Amino acid sequence: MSKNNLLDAMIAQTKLSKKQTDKQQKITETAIKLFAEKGFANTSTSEIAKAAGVAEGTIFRHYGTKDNLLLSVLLPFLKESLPTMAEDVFNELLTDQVANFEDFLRALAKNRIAFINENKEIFQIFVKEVLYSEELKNEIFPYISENIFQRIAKVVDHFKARGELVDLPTITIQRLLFTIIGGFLFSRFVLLPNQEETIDESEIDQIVQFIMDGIRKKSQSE
Amino acid sequence: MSKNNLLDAMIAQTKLSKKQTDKQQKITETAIKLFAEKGFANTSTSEIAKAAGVAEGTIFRHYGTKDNLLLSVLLPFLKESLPTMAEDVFNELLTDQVANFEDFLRALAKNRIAFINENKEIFQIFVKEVLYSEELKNEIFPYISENIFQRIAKVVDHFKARGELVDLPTITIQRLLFTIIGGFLFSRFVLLPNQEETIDESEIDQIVQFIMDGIRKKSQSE
Amino acid sequence: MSKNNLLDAMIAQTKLSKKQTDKQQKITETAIKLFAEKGFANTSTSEIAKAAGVAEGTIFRHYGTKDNLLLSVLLPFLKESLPTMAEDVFNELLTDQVANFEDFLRALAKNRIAFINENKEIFQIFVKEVLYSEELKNEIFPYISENIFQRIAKVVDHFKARGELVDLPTITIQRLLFTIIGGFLFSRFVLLPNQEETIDESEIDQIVQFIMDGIRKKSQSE
Amino acid sequence: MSKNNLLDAMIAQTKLSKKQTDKQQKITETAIKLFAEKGFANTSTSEIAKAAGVAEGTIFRHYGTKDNLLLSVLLPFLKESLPTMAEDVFNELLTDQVANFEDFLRALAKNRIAFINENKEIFQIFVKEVLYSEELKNEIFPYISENIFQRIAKVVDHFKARGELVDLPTITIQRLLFTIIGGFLFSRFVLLPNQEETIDESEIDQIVQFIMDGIRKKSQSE
DNA sequence: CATGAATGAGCGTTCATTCAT
DNA sequence: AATGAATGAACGCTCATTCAT
Repeated sequence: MSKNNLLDAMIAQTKLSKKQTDKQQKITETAIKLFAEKGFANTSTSEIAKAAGVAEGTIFRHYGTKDNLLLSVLLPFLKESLPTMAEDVFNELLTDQVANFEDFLRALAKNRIAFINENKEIFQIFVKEVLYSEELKNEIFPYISENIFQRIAKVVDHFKARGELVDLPTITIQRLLFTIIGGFLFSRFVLLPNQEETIDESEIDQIVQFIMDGIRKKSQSE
Repeated sequence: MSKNNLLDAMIAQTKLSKKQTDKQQKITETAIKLFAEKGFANTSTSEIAKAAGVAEGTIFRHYGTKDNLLLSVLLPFLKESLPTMAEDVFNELLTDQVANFEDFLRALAKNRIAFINENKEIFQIFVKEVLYSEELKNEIFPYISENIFQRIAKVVDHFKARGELVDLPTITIQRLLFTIIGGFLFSRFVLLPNQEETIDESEIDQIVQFIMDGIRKKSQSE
Repeated sequence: MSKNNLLDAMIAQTKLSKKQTDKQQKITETAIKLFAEKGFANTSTSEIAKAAGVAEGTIFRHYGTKDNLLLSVLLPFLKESLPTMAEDVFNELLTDQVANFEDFLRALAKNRIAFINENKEIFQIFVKEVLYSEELKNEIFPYISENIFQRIAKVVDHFKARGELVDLPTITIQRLLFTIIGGFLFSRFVLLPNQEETIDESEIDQIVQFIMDGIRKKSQSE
Repeated sequence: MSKNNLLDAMIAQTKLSKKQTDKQQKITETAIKLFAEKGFANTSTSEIAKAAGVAEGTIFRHYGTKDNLLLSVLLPFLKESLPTMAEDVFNELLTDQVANFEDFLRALAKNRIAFINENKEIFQIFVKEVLYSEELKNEIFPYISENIFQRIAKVVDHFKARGELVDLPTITIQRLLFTIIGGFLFSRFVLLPNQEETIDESEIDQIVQFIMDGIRKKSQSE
């Protein structure tokens, strides 16, 4: 609502610039590459302009400010990450076919890792900038909380009710999931992004397996 | 304060070797606070000077460059405190009393979390800067590898030999430990550091418990 | 203005090649004036900006560094104007009409003094800066040697062969010429440049006369 | 006289600091070396202090300002150059033994070149600084004029009266002498000071010979 | 006398942003 | 829509100078 609402602003922003010109396209691409490589603060607009083959003024004609350029880069990524994930992904994954939590978790992990793998650079930019921007943090996390956590909570509750999951509080299970998957993504894509190697399917299986060991309902046989 | 407090240690040490002046101390303290809060690049030397109540020139008289001020803050943390601590910690933890891997892991986690808790700000600076500086990264990782990973590898091997741990490759186990503990530290101290709340002992127990579920040797009874 | 005026030439040339803006011209003109007056090191960029009526940033947009501004002032003088001029001058002077060395010397002296007279300020800058910059020195002297000394050597040899000049080594004669003419230029344009008075023709005649007394072949009558 | 009088100030200054301490000695020596090497403006007081092995404060305790340090370096040189030259040197050279102007000129040249040779560095400093300081220029040149030029004028007049010198105006002869000898000193000691080689006696003879060719009374026999 | 920590004005330089064309 | 010259505030840094010890 208020102008302080970052996400609203972001959405309004992209709505304004519906039809991207060639130059805009070039600017966005170049900005993503350079922001990921050297960080937002260490990339000057003149550098972007030069690398994109446009005049510096052109950047400001389209994006107004450098901060706004950053948002224009992050926004589609976030839109795809958050609401889409919340709706499409869950709908897709939560059909009757998904027999158990492990299958769900594996499908979710694969889906999201594939997405981030395709948007490596923007993910890097996003994580790095979140560390420095209280504004981003304060706007994004409630949003995540609403859209993602609550849906996951439902799923967890569902499988807890089916007796598949250990009887820890749902919030605890969520935190564990978040820490482990988040830690994995952070170390692979942000902290040590040099390695060209793609994420191995077996690696994901391993992590899911590991997580399940921790949260699967222990058999009563003992 | 406890021996874990790095700043105390640094101050004590530099007092001995180079007689730090009052102003120097004020500068270091202020720099740590501001770097942690807003990041190195987003903190200007004039801001530090103003906040520390000194003239800007005084910073440069003592540290030469802003980069050097950062190093003066980080290097003691990395080059002096960590290795001796690593040794102390492992010596302390690896006595005969440590009956099993779970005890070791819990002791290690508590020890390190306590350490970082007392050096929150430097830890934040360190993580944030590593993301932007290949140089720092390249200086740090071999170092960590030598001092930490190899020691942990030994411990893991030891308990694997005793049949306590699952038969995964040691490197895999290490990665899981690193991801989970690192992810926890990152999310608690860097990503979402607002919360004043101290880390709960029970939370650590929970994580250790969780890890152990994943890497404990499964009983053959099945 | 005459073709001898270097600034006119520079301005004309840069206009052709890189379309100098009004502000750029103002900066160059002001820089030349101030560098000549107070020396390069004692002239601040903010002073130049203020005197030129531009923002300080404008200087750096066009010249990148203060050193570069100096070079932008000196290099055309050295790399473009001097050599072509050297060629023109020698071609012009060394026609058959030049009956003897004295005529040649007088013509050369007048030509060069006129040239420097129209480029007083750049000459001052050049001499002052050469005293402090080994780099400038090392770039300049080989250059002068090739373009000036070797040509003069030829002329001296030519007239020595015709029996007009004393039988001193050519290098000795050159040194005398250089010392006397150089000393004259230095004292008139650099050491004591206050005097607005233009160089008197009769003064040049006098010096040439004096030099010729020293290097003319003495009559064998004694 | 007035406080504006540089030479008075200089003299007053040295009178104050009669007995030099060891540290003062070291400071002066170091300053001479560094000023000559890198120029006055490019040498910082902290650099001098470090190289001299004293605290920076010590320089200011003794010399008050950096400018004053420069004067303390130049003053003894100038005192020796000007009044002494005017008195002692002329007295010594102008005895009856000096049969002709050529002998006088040769003796004067040798004497002064030897002096400058022994004070190469201070001479370099002096010439370079005169180029930038109107104050130095305005104070020194009248002084030179009074003490040196007038005495030389007398000598020239003396030998003109004896019919040894050409009938040019005395001022013209002086200028020629000044230009040639000055040009020689400048090029040897300031412009191209690299060469370690000492000034050759025969070289002086050559120059004196050359000058005499230009100003000797032409014999009427031809 | 000597020290060296502290100062603060001034430097060269960068850069996001504006605006006339 | 696109340009790029121009801006000026802010930056990291230097240095002659002061002063308490």
